[in-house]
Amino acid sequence: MVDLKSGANPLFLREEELRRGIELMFYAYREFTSEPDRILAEIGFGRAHHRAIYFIGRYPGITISELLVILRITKQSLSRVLSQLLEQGYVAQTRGKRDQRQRLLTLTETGRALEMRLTDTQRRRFAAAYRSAGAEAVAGFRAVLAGIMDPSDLDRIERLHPNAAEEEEHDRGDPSKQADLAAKTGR
Amino acid sequence: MVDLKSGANPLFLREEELRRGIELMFYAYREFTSEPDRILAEIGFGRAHHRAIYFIGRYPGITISELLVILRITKQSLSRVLSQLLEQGYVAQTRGKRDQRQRLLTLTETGRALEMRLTDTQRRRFAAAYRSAGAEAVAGFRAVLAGIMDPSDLDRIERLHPNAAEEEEHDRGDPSKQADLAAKTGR
DNA sequence: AATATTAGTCAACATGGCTGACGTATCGCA
DNA sequence: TGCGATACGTCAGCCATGTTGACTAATATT
Repeated sequence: MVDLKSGANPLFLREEELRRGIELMFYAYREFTSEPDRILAEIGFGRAHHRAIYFIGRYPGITISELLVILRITKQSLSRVLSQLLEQGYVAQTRGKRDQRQRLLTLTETGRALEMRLTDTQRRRFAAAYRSAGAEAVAGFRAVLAGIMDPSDLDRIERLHPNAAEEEEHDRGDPSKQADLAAKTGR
Repeated sequence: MVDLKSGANPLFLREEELRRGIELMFYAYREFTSEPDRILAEIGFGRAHHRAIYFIGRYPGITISELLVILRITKQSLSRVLSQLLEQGYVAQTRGKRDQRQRLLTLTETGRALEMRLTDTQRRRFAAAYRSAGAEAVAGFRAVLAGIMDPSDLDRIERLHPNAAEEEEHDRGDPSKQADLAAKTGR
């Protein structure tokens, strides 16, 4: 019953530590989505719209099928939100040059503005958390989450954003992103 | 255009870094819930059932209103899943001694077994991620997520599990948890 | 005795997942 | 050249889980 700092009942500690991690994920994720959700609700959109806008903004010229791989939802589910985003002028479609069956998606100016407004709240939240936790903590945060993710997702985003942490080319205006995506996904 | 390791276009780096964080949350959270979701689907339950079971298991003797504060859903939503869990024998209810209006919730043996089965998949995932990332990374992970959470949630879980990382009393069989919760929440 | 708190219930609605089925244009290859 | 595979669209319906609003009942508190 007497216990010491080091290793007293490691199983209990371990259990408690793991449950803490699980709960942190739950609480943090909810908070992470709360502000965008509020903004989206104002304009009659939902979280699904944010996801689509986010990744189209991230990968301009992305195709429908690439977006489906990222989101892991059915094309019917995606179609529902995407057609609203198209109708209401947040997203534009052009046919693929190389492959005319493809629909290349990009944000319009309006879409980009909304994306900024939504993602800004999340960026701010992360920036504050990073600032108060410190650079080393950020590395740890990334390492743990990377360990939790699906390896195939991790693979993909690393192909798409190679060594972003030590990126060599900056301030390019990015007309190249579209070609990049096609090349890097190899499809 | 020439660039250096240190501080070349810090705004670009910062933007990229923050977006990486956002994406990690998205991908990791999805993976984190995927295995429990699969198990739940087998028995006709959903993620909402897992949440209820999880927190009832975590805080045996919790009341409905305390659970509502944790989950932040309406009582109607909770009632739907809770009544299924009661009917199917995963959760038991007893009236509060001090306040007869309260319903104190606990897991039955069946409920505890399901909770274990579900949470085990998440524990395993975290354990693997922790192991490969290292102890320091875990501290960083926690610091960042704590910075993202709602401060009031953070407050509450710290009142409920004071200094769990350096817990002094171990291996108590926990008949005391119920009283603890009531006392610590002060309600 | 009046008021506040805790919980339960009924009804209706929205979002965003899902399956299944079917249609069309285009590409690539045998 | 023509045919199968691929990329995308669409219609219809189901389910889980969130929401609001209205109302009841039991119990506690002041």
